[in-house]
Amino acid sequence: MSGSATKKAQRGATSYDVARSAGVSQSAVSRCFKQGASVAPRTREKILTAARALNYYPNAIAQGLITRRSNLVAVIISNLTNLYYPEVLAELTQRLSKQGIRVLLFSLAAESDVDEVLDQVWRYRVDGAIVAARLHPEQLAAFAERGVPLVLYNRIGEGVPVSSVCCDSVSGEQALVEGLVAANHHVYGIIAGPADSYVGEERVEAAQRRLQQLGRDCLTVRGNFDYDSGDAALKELMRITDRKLDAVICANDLMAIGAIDSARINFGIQVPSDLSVVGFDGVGPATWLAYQVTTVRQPVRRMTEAAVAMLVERIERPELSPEQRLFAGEFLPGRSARLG
Amino acid sequence: MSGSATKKAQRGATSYDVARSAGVSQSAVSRCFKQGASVAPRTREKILTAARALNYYPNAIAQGLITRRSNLVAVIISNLTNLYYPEVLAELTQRLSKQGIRVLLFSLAAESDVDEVLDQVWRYRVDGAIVAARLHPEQLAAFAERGVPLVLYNRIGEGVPVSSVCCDSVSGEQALVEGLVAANHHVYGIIAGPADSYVGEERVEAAQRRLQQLGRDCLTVRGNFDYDSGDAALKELMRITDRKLDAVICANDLMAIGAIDSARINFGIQVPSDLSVVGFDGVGPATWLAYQVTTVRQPVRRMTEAAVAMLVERIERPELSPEQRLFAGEFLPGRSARLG
DNA sequence: GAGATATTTGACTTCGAATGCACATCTGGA
DNA sequence: TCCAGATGTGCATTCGAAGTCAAATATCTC
Repeated sequence: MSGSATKKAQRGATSYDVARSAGVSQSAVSRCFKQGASVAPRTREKILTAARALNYYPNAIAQGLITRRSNLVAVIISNLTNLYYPEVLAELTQRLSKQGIRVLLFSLAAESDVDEVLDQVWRYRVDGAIVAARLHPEQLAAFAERGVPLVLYNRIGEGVPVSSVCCDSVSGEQALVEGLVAANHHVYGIIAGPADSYVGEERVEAAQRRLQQLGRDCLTVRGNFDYDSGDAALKELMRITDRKLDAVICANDLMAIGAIDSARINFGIQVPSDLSVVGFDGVGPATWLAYQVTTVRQPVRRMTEAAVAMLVERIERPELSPEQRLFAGEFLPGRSARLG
Repeated sequence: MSGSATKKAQRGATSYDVARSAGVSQSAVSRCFKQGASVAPRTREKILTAARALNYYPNAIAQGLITRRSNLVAVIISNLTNLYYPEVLAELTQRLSKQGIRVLLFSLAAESDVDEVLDQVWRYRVDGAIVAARLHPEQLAAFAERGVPLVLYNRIGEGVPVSSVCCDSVSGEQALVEGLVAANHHVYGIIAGPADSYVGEERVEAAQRRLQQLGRDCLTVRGNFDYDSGDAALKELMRITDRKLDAVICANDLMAIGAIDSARINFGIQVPSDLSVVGFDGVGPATWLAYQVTTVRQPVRRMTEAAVAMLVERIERPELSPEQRLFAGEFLPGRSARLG
């Protein structure tokens, strides 16, 4: 192998290199790598051989420049450490990959970083974006202005029409609440998520509303979706109620698990015989033997599939109007609650 | 806003648009956005005003083409659902982001997909890669051939010199084993990871060696790093041993948790009084009240920091030779094992 | 075998920003 | 006032592949 050939390999052979080596024009090489273009079989063979010899891979950056299609999609996720998102991310990445799309990942340390992230999103001329983070109306509008298709995951555009995929909090919480009420629980506690979480608020409001409709009232304390805050919130509930706490409805599974551990270990309370605890999401640990949380599992596969399909559709046909899709969760009876 | 201005905004204003609007040349616009280039303050002001008005963001794709720097780094992770990686991924993304580098994420459904992923990696002309997945020697060699800097995370280049960042399995397992032996445990079980995991094998071999040095022998069964396999492996250990199992050493925390639950719930065994269980990693659930796993925590922050630093250094100075960095983990006594 | 299609092929331009070079403008000193 | 040196600016080219168009070749029909 000559020194110059090595250099070519190092910096990446170009279509010109392949063309020269195969004795054809650059256009021919380009066509050869484009599906459905007209190239004679003999020519194609020559070119492919030369390409293989030179270790040629079309430069996606150059392709993106000329075609105005980067085949990149931005995926923006606020807190990856939320047990629930890794699964979503893995599914999204693999599904997008099957569509020939690459993922440009942005993970936010703080919600305030969104603007810096968007700056980069615009620079890379992504074909679209899937966002599981809170966006202001102006930020949502920026996507529309630039014609960048957008699908929100588990949140909706507040005031602005935006495509989104969500799990139905209302029907999910209804099922949970009805199960608890039917089993004749009396004193209800609710552990909410952080105030800036869309699904958190939606779930809690749905639970509160249903409890009220059924004539039960409840105490609500706030957590932040993590294990420790579930523990802390349960302690708080125990402190502020003078009656015997019967049932605790948590805005997600991780807090439910924290509350279960707290009840058992800090207070010596039996779950579910003395206290029922329910969650939401259906994350992995919810099914662990020690917990078997009564919860509603989000249909992650169907939701990610829908998100990708909606996005791809809108990349192909930008004129399509926004669409909101709501998926019912699957009620998992578990063993962390007495049910009616 | 005129129709044509809207269109410009839609497809993205170019440096020419800004130049025309500010009454300067395209070169001036380019310089204005380049750190440390010579532009008169008055001119800069004019240009920035025009840029803001047109909503101009430099096209990173075009920049990448001409500068031969995409500012993209490929991050390849085999199984994102392994509780341990989300934290790593979040840290990596944020650290790279601070260096002005974007993450092109690849998550593998199956190890066999590596070649397809690499194909895409070459096409996007990434500046470097961080890999937490098994690569064959030829695949490692491909990075070197192309001059793409590479840092392996928690694995090393088998036979090929490659930069890597790892957590010291040997010292970690030694600490765990010594603690168990000092507390006078007699019958040791080991729950290994899948055979194709580098850290899994390393940890198990380290534990076995230390046990042998201290004159204890042990039974080994294999799991696959997840909760259920920890449960299954414990059952298997109980089945194949006729003596009373004393201590179980697991190749990661998740299996340790599965084993703990299995012991308590399936066999009614007290942990740690009747059985000691230790893990490795220091994932979130390991510190939950119900488990408090005795384990070795990987210094994720320092490891990701090192991985990013090593990669960035090699992007700047490609001639730097590979370097392996090994970080000691932090021993966490926990409460899932009796220790001496 | 002539003429008429159908298929291949290559020259050239384009995408948007960076940069070497030459020229223009400004600064200060004599 | 004039010139050296510093500073700022524009022209033209470049990166690598895609696509238009017209020329060249192949295929078919009678």
